[in-house]
Amino acid sequence: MGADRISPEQAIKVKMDQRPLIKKGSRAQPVYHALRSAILDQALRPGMKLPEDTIGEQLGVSRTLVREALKQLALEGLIELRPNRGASVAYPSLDEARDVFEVRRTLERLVVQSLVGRLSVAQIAQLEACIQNEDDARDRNGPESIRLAGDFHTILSEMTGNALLDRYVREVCSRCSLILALYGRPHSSECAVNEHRQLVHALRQGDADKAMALMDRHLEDVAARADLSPRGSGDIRDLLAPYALKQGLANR
Amino acid sequence: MGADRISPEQAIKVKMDQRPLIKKGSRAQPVYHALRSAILDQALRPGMKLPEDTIGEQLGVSRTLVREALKQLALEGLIELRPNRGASVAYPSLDEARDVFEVRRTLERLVVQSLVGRLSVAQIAQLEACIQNEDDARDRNGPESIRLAGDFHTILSEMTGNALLDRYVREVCSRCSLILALYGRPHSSECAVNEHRQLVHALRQGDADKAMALMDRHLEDVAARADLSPRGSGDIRDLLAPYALKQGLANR
DNA sequence: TAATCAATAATTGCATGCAGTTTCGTATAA
DNA sequence: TTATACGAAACTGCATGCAATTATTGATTA
Repeated sequence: MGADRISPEQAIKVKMDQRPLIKKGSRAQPVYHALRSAILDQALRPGMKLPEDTIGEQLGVSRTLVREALKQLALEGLIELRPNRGASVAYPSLDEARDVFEVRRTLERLVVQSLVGRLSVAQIAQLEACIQNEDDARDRNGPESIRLAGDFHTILSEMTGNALLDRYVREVCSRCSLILALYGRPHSSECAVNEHRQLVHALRQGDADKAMALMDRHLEDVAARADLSPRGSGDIRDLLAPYALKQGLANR
Repeated sequence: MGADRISPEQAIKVKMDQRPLIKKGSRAQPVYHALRSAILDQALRPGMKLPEDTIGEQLGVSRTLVREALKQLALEGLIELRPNRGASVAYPSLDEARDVFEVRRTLERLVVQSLVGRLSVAQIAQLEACIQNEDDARDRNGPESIRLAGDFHTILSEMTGNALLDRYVREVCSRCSLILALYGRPHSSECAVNEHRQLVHALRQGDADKAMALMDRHLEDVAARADLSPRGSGDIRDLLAPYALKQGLANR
């Protein structure tokens, strides 16, 4: 739906070129994704320092691109960027965590509202496939389980076709993943899977009130209890290596 | 409230240095503000091209800083950034405009919810001062009136103390200013001022339902009708000059 | 031993240069 | 006159270098 906006001139150009939209985004994008994944997987733990040239060296790009990626991550709240002293993985306070969840609940209510009773069969299938993935990863309930749960919400928001809403939901989901990693108790994924199932069912039935209530309760359930985990430390080089590979970045 | 977070070390440092928080953030910040103001004032009109060189030259900084500012503006939806062909002032479609307003309504509902019955007298005074400003600028209903109306909402969101909510509201307000500049009919500011007054009254009384309803209707009122305005064109150098001065940037 | 301070190393802030891409202008051909 | 092709100019993408700031280490002193 609200994919890339294309100006008239561009549309003409593309048609003439017959170029199949290869979309060669900037090389900062893979850096961004690598770092983001590493943070959400908790390979890079909250509080950890992120020096530009170390990362660049490991990922095979210059500081410029790393800087760009870091700036975007900072805007999304995954890292903190302090003047003259560089970036570190964000360490959200409990207060901030509460704020994030509050905003998230509001946004996701809008998602449900936009989607209820309007899902196509293909969309329902996609959602159920996603839930299946969650179910499969249920036992090894590490960070992956958290990420998959986030994916479900992200897919929902994408289906609204509202690009801005989608961006915001993505962002709060990222932040929530980080927060859950910090403060969440280890096992809450099983019920989440069930709640997701119920939600899809209500959306499908077109039961607006029920869907809304389910989403609300679901997100309330995720309000986790403090559970301090000490900041880890390790060699950034090693931690980033697998993510570099995944993004097709060469480590020299 | 949710002012700048200050880490322990930083607090100590500041105390020892006795430095009166001069806050010398990066030099990209003034560039960002200059461009943002210029866009919201419609000095830079939607669709207009924004070459890094020209802007940097006019504002007295290198392309690097301009690039940084542009990237942030792109994330906030004020400009569009297309690979290898640079930045231009965003030209939101009517569909996108609708999406933005939908998200905005949702977010501002949360603002009202957080604030109702909890405003201090100082805060109420601040809001009324803001409304007074709007009233004063009511006759010369140019872009300034639009901006001032936005300021009211921004002040409200800041008062929630929820930094994330505040950021999102700021962003949607920016986007809405742009949208109103494109599609809004010229005169709607007068009623807006009154609606703002009523809203503050309801917030003060602690009447949650009424406040919510007012905000909702207020934002619905701003759903403007298409009103095509042709893309302007002019020399970027001249258009940026006053903004450069306002930000203390030297134009060579 | 603990605290202070100076010198050095590490790291960020920013500007600039070069290569690759796009855009523009002109000339040539239909 | 319109369309096409080609060369030049303009612009972006990215890396790198230098100055400025911050972090660290070791020496000095109470």
